[in-house]
Amino acid sequence: MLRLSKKADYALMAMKHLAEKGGASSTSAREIAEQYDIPIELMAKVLQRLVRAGLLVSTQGTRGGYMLSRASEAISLAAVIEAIDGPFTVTACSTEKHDCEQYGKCSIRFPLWRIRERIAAALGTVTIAEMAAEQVAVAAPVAHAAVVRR
Amino acid sequence: MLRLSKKADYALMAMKHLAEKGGASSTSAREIAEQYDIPIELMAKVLQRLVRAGLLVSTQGTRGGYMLSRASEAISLAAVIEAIDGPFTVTACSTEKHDCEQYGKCSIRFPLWRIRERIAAALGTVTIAEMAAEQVAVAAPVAHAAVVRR
DNA sequence: CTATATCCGACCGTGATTGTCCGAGTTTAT
DNA sequence: ATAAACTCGGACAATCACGGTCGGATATAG
Repeated sequence: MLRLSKKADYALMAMKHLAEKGGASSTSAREIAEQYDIPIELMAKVLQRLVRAGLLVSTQGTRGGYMLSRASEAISLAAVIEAIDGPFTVTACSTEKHDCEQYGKCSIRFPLWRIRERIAAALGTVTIAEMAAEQVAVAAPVAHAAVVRR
Repeated sequence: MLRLSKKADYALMAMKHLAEKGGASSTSAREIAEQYDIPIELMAKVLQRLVRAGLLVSTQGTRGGYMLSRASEAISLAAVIEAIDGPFTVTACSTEKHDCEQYGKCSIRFPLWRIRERIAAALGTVTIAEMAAEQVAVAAPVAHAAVVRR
């Protein structure tokens, strides 16, 4: 539960890949797909959505491909995930849309909206650039906490 | 995306309800179900899982029902959600299980595990008691942030 | 002009999620 | 003792989102 979709995974991998290459050279969908064993056609679909969301720019034709539209420091994980899966809502009823059977009776909206904000903040602060840099910091002391349990 | 299941919603509603009643009186599944327009049988099933997870205790027979097993201050949202949906993993590959096709090639594990910890922390700190108390604090200044967009 | 690339929409199979049904065991009240 | 009200547990059907596939249109390089 609370797992993000595979498309979102693929999107993050692609973004990180493009961030590492950087520069002005565009990368084809095939190249990325092959590198991570992702179905080409699906990878393309994901990339297209990222273009539509304004996170990537694409050039058509031979030697075409995809490039980051802006610096990787200016792209948050939240932006990528929302581009693929749509705005993430913890509850069926969001702040604006309340298409839920028991909206009237429901008593847990407000507490849940609060924790939604916290999750949004967690995803909104981390950038693609940080994610790309992390590779080196694999052995970083993360303090696994005791939250895991089971 | 990242939405929690309806069963988890129902579980939280029930827990909050029981927390508000408090005391030593047990409440039947029917009573809770009717109050929030939840299918009785489904509500019962959810409550059973909460019993098995040790969050509730049940008494059988006429006048039977469910009660919190411990103080509502000692029950986190994370405990309830995990009891219903199982341990939440943001990625397909968790710390222990890595049953993912592209585990070797994957480059985004560690960054995502980090944010998983943050989400776990957010859910682990909030208790049922706080959620029940929140009702009063509806108009609290939550600072909606600009994360919503779209 | 031809080959190669992105682009875009439509389509389908599968698995998880939701919800329903039924039977069995238990306790209380009449 | 009998009936009623409740918990327990599994099995089952319907729905739906998700992952993945296919075909065609379009644009670019050589």
